[in-house]
Amino acid sequence: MPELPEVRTVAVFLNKKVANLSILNTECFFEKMIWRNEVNEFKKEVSNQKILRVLNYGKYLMFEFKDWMMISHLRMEGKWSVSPKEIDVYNKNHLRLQFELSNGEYLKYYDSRKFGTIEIWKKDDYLELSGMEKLGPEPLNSKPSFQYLKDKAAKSNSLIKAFILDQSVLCGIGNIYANEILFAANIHPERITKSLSDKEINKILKASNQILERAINLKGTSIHSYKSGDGEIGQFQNELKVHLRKDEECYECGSKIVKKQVAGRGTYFCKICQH
DNA sequence: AGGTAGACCTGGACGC
DNA sequence: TGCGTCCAGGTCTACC
Repeated sequence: MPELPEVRTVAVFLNKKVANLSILNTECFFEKMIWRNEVNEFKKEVSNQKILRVLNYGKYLMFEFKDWMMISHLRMEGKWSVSPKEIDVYNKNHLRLQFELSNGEYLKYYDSRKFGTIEIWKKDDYLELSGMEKLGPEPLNSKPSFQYLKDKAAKSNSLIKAFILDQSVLCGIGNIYANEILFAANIHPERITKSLSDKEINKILKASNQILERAINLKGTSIHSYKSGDGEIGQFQNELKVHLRKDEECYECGSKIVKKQVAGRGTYFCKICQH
């Protein structure tokens, strides 16, 4: 499902619900999702651990314990909720993992497609072992500098669509926001990255920042199945300018929005406004 | 180095 | 209603 704004929304929600609660018991109904860990070992490691806080970096959701970091990646369809044992916010058939908490409630993970993963590492070396140390900066609060992005772009022969989806360049941007950012920056998704001017790099940086901030404020984009932790739906889908708008009129110039596979992903853009 | 296709999975939408 | 096909907010690996 989710990109940075959706994962952030879930992290904020979960932090409110489960920070300072302990995990009493763990049940796993789909063992393959425990990535690079043996299930019993995983259960042992989280057992009786207190969740200090829940946060996110890019699309990674992190549960912080005293000595351990538990990292959940939702991929396409993963969802977390907190509810009494007998109540399911999502389809019960898709329940893959649940933790009994010290307040009697249950922290539950659902995933219809079984793509999502969860792993746990010692805090000392979780960045390295989880692969998170390869992630680029989050494009929020202007964190990545113009010079940083310009230097990366100058070396890249890939298509700009692939470049901004590359989590080692900027982290947290997925397909929806990549489409929206390129439209906002008036850049054709098939441009070769190193051909971009300084002005265009700057527009991408600004658009990334603005669009992600706005989407976070609206609690993400709800299309297909995404809902935040309490089943609430986000509102950014009402502000999409190109994504899912094939053959509809461009809000800027009135020509038809085009859909095409670029970098292996469904890519929506305006041939007139983006060049 | 970059591109693409296929793998991982299931379910919803759509056409016949 | 039912079956087939295509598509999906992601990432990884294998191969040109």
